[in-house]
Amino acid sequence: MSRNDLNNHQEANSRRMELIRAAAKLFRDQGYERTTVRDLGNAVGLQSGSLFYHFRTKEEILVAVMALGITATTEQLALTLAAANDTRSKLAALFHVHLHSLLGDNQAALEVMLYEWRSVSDSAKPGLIVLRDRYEALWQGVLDEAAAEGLIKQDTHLLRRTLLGSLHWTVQWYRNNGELSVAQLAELMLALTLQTR
Amino acid sequence: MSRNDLNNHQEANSRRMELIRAAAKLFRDQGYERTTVRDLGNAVGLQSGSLFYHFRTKEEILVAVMALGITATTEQLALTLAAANDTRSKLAALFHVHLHSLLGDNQAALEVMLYEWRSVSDSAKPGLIVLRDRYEALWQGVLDEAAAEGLIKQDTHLLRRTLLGSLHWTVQWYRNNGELSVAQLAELMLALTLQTR
DNA sequence: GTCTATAAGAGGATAGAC
DNA sequence: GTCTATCCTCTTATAGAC
Repeated sequence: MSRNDLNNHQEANSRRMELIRAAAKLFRDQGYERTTVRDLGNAVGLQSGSLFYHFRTKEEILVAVMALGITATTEQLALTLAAANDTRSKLAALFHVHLHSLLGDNQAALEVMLYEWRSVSDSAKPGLIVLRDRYEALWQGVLDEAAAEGLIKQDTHLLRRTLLGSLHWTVQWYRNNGELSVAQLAELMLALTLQTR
Repeated sequence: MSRNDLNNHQEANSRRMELIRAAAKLFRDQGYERTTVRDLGNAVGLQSGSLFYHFRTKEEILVAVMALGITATTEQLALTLAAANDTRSKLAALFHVHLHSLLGDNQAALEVMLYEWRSVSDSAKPGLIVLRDRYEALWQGVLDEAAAEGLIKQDTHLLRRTLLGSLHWTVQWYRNNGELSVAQLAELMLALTLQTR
């Protein structure tokens, strides 16, 4: 039986997951359109035709990469928030989890979600939007809580959008060369937000 | 003679410029890789082969679009800054010019510069980076001036990057549907930055 | 300057053997 | 599950006529 069906459980299904992870890196580095199914096959030691046993189309791989990127980040954020004792810690969690997911050495998938959106077919968008909204709802909840406590004083909707924009953009300039760790960057960006609010 | 040479003057060279503007819209809407030379020809009423009288390669069109996007914005910012009387006005100019260029109905080119970077060949990157640095230097100058006057209190380098990230990201969510004008958005985002700094 | 025609290749995807 | 072989389409770019 083909493994093309949606699978919501942890799919450690090694072959399929291995492919998704390899695709995430290739899509991030070269872009989705410039990555061929032959590239994808090479990356996991398969002939290009064999990919289509695991995925019906190339686009299905893209969608799987994006879904992994956003759900893994959401799960990590939910866990970290659950462990936070106060609102200040929750705010910090927003920055730390997002930047670690985006800039950490094991992801790439979230970056694909951010920068390859145009290559997603209209039929696949709704499912991904649900996942994205779930993530942003976690953000919104913490920001609203912080506003209620007076930690921040702005329109939390606009603030959420500007903050996420700032964080997303880090992939364009941040280089992990030892000068500034991801954790340090998260603290700096948090301070920029909290300062005086 | 072919018009393939670099041209730094105002090139109202109608045909070539018409093509660049049409390409900007197509690249923004569909992405560079998904836009074919036939699409480009259609958009200006030419057969695909005829494009190659004006540009040597498809990529040359992409580079021209990007160069237009960043230089037009830089020129506009320089003009607006020159007309500003105080630092507060210059800060406002940063936000207004950037958002009008990015979200205004006549550009698209700047957005291509931000989101199609991966499709630029290594040989074409340096020239574009020079243009981008020129733009960011204008930003840096104003932010440093504002810091010197105490209007802002943060590390201006990090601030520049977070602000530009926030502004770039607006293309992902802003819709000009009458609720919020571009000018109003610029003021809101400026207020978010100045608040208490 | 633009057209028609086409070269030359790369792309995603399928079929059937193993 | 993966391979080999291949189909068929679409792509950028060129050549030469007008």
